Amino acid sequence: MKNDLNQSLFRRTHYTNQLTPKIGEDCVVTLTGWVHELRDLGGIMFVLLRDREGITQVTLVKRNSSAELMNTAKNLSRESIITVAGKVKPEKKAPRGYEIIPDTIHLLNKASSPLPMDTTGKVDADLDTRLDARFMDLRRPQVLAVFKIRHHLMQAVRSFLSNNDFIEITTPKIVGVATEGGTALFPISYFEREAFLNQSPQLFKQILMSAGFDRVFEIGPIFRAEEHDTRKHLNEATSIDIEASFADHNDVMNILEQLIAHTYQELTIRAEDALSTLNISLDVIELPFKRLKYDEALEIASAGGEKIEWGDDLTTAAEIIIGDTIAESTGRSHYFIVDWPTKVKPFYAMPCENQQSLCKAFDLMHRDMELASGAQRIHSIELLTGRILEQGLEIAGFESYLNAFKYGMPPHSGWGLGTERLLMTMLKLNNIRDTVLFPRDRKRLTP
RNA sequence: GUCCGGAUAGUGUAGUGGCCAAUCAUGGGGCCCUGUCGAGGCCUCGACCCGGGUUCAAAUCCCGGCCCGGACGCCA
Repeated sequence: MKNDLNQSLFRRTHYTNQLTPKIGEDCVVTLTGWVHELRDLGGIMFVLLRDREGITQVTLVKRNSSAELMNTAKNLSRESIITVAGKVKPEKKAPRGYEIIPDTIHLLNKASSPLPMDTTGKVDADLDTRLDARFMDLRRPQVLAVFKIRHHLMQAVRSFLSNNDFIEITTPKIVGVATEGGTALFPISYFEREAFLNQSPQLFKQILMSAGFDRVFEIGPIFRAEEHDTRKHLNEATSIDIEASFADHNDVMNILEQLIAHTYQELTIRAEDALSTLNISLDVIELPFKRLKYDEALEIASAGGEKIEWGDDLTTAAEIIIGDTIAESTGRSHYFIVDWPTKVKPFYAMPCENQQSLCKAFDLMHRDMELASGAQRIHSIELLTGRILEQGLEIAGFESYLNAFKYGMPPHSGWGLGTERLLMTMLKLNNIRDTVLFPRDRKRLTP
């Protein structure tokens, strides 16, 4: 029998969600998937078959089934791989109004037991246990649903940006020098030299503005070697980055808020099933988002008991106070913080013409969570060089970057948006690790 | 990195010095059961993170280690 295993034994005709009671009793279907649960009542046995799209009940009545078929069913274990071929029988007593009456059940690969975790939702597992057994954790419909939504999110972002004349690019993740300062990088061995994993596509995006690409976007990994250990940080994340020429910070803020609104809207339609699996309905996004000045943010923080020196970055406590205050007064979670002190933002942020201590940088916040940050960039090489030196960085590392500014660099602006944080806030997930298949954090390198 | 908390069967838990040769659920094995959908009933299997110490007695108290969670810092 084993030797007869050929593709017809595991070629499905339908996913479980493609079946309905009305499909017709004469219709013979083949389903493939995992044994989700087994319920043996003696004279009748239920095998729940799970595939990517759902769960269907396979019913065996002892009286009407061959001894061989009953025997196969009784020897199944949970999470084993099976192919079931049979008829779809409308049945009021069955979970979705129909059940499969099998002609054959083939066990393609038996699962060992006990399982490393429960897939049916009867017993919870800690996040750490779930991540250790991620292949199994991801079989749970609610966990899978997050990644179906993530897929639709990426699709929505790509289509929105493509439709707005952005060209998708891919830039190196292995780089020779630290790009922006600020964050710690992972050093790697690159033949006889030291190299780093890139923290952001920032400098490459800018070089492509000089190259005349006009509008670019990249969705790709970024690496941060910070030893932070929180619910909202990862050491490897996915950044949605754009850069646009002949655009100022207000132009790209507009694009950003429209993108956010678009993705919420698209997911409501395209990820309806996955959202209902999670029992979530997405917020309705109303534009424009509030533009809160840095100075106003400090006042709110101060009124809430958290004093911040002008020129310092916001503390976590301040962000919580500000997020709560804005949510109360506007009824919305999203807002921009604008008009930042030049000295807390990266060297490439454009200072305001009339007040050099402020710059044209912005953060997009969701409550106390920073989703995105961006700015109009400096396009003058003299100014840029001065700013690099002021921030205590070495010019030597930036030569190939600075060259792009010498021979025709247009004014430009852009931002980077954290995919995981966006998804996390959309779905109101508690831990950013729930938005990544195989998260990388301070402690976890496998699987 | 700092502070706080935690580690008990495959999974999730109860247990704050002797009543623990350790609770309950889920799960595994076995038996019964023709409508389950968190099926049910009966039987059974399976655990105190590692190393020291205190004590007549340690899952429980102390010290060190390792691992985990949360907050903060840093950072996006």
